[in-house]
Amino acid sequence: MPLPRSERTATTAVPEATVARLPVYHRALVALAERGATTVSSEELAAAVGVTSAKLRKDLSLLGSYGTRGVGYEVDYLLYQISRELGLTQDWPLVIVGVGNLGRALANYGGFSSRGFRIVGLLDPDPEIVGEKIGADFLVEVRPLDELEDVVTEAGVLIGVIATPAHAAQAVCDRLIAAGVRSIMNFAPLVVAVPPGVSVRSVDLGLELQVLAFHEQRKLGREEVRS
Amino acid sequence: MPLPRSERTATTAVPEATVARLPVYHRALVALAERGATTVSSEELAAAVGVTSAKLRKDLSLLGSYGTRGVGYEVDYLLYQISRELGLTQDWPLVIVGVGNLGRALANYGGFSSRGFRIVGLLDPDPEIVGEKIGADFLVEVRPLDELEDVVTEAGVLIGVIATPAHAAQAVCDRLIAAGVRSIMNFAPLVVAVPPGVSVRSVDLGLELQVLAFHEQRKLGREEVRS
DNA sequence: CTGCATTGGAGTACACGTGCACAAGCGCCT
DNA sequence: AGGCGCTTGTGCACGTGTACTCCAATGCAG
Ligand SMILES: NC(=O)c1ccc[n+]([C@@H]2O[C@H](COP(=O)([O-])OP(=O)(O)OC[C@H]3O[C@@H](n4cnc5c(N)ncnc54)[C@H](O)[C@@H]3O)[C@@H](O)[C@H]2O)c1
Ligand SMILES: NC(=O)c1ccc[n+]([C@@H]2O[C@H](COP(=O)([O-])OP(=O)(O)OC[C@H]3O[C@@H](n4cnc5c(N)ncnc54)[C@H](O)[C@@H]3O)[C@@H](O)[C@H]2O)c1
Repeated sequence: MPLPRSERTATTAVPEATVARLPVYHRALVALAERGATTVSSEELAAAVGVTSAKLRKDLSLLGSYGTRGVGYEVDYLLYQISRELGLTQDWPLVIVGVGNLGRALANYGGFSSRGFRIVGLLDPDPEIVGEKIGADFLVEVRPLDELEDVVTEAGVLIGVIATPAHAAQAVCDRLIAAGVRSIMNFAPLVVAVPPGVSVRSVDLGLELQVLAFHEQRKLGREEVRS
Repeated sequence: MPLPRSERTATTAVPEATVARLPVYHRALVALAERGATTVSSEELAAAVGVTSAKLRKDLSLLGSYGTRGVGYEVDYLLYQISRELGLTQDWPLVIVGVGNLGRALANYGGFSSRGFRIVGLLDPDPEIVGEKIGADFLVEVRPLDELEDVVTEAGVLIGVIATPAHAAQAVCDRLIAAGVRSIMNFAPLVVAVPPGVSVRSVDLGLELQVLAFHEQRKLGREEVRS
């Protein structure tokens, strides 16, 4: 006899596209809850996040049947289920390697702790920076790069953030993984190679701008033709 | 008689998925050029960026026939063609609204100018910040938020970056568009609504972490089952 | 100049993700 | 108690994007 769906995390594979949208639903639901809403229809929620209601319902149905036909979804309950599915009900310790412009901005950002992420380590090789205390909720001291392995092992860190210059990124990545990290968030503008089983998400702000520039150029081209 | 393909930007629609990969190819080619390579085969380049060679070739063939059979692609030439397609051969002025942790990091980042992006405006309502001079290549003075429309119009800005708190993002977005901006890069954790014809790319760092946490939780779940 | 090995480009089959439309189910009102 | 309207959940068809296969074009060696 299978467990009721509400009592387990979905074992069926959730499409990557859906996974990417779940945090967006989460955000919108938090906003709704703060506004005091108790229930929400798929139509409303879909409009808030900019997707079609059919897609939203299909996404949610992959996690389980958490809605009530004729009524909609109970905000608190759905919020909890998505949080659980995303692993937001537990605490994720993370380290940031490279405390320059970007690493500093991340460390100062207060929005991570509310979603269950806790910065337990800041690493940088620059002696000028080491020893500095940075943080939004609570201060974390910047430690020398040599202590990377210690920090990761001690706190059981599974998620690492790379905010170093590009030339150092692969080496840092290798060390993180060797120390036990299994998910990498990479800001350096290059493709880091990782062994199977390790997840990587690269965020390249320059790349995003280039995509925008491409579309902008297309718009300009179209206008030229039309005139 | 149609123009030879090499003399025009591709008029056939380029798939969004391909557009997203072009900057990655661009990056890899720059690295290859710096290393002194003159030609590169589809196999090599594909390995460098982590895609299959077939996909790479199909992507490139959408832009034109820039390769030589039996040899590969000439690095400089291909680089130029991709740059042209992406609109990197021209200069894109951009404004950043909100000079906090993140806006400051972006303004201090030197990697944009080399790809044709030039920061011409930094806007912030905080009088403490206004007047400050920030920049990597050349300094830009932070101006009061009221002058947003002036800056955009004067410099003919088409791309705007939103790095304000979430509650201010939509208002800022509306003002940018009203002033003439047609592409938005948004860092605030919400979905901004824009009229048709305006492109938006949202980068939510918290969202990326949540996706990683999801996969991490999945891995943990699998291990539990196995033990 | 010829033959051969190499490599891009086009064509084809497949998988994934999306949108549509409808049946199933719940609550409310009579 | 029963029917009615509302919203969910889902099967199905479509389109887009991806992986694979084949072939001809091309450079190079002899
Ligand atoms: N700042 C931005 O807005 C921005 C935008 C796009 C991409 N990036 C990328 O993010 C990364 C960081 O950018 P940044 O502006 O913070 O750079 P930064 O130069 O300000 O900071 C880099 C930090 O890494 C440290 N570092 C140097 N060598 C290291 C090594 N071998 N191991 C570990 N740490 C080392 C430095 O001491 C420094 O503190 C870069 O790869 C950059 O390309 C940044
Ligand atoms: N810093 C990060 O690492 C990080 C990570 C993820 C998301 N974000 C998001 O990026 C945005 C900026 O983050 P931050 O850390 O730089 O915040 P911040 O508070 O440091 O900076 C925000 C800046 O916006 C300015 N501002 C306030 N109200 C404004 C208004 N009405 N119009 C224009 N400007 C206004 C403030 O004066 C301040 O300088 C936020 O939405 C945040 O959620 C930041």
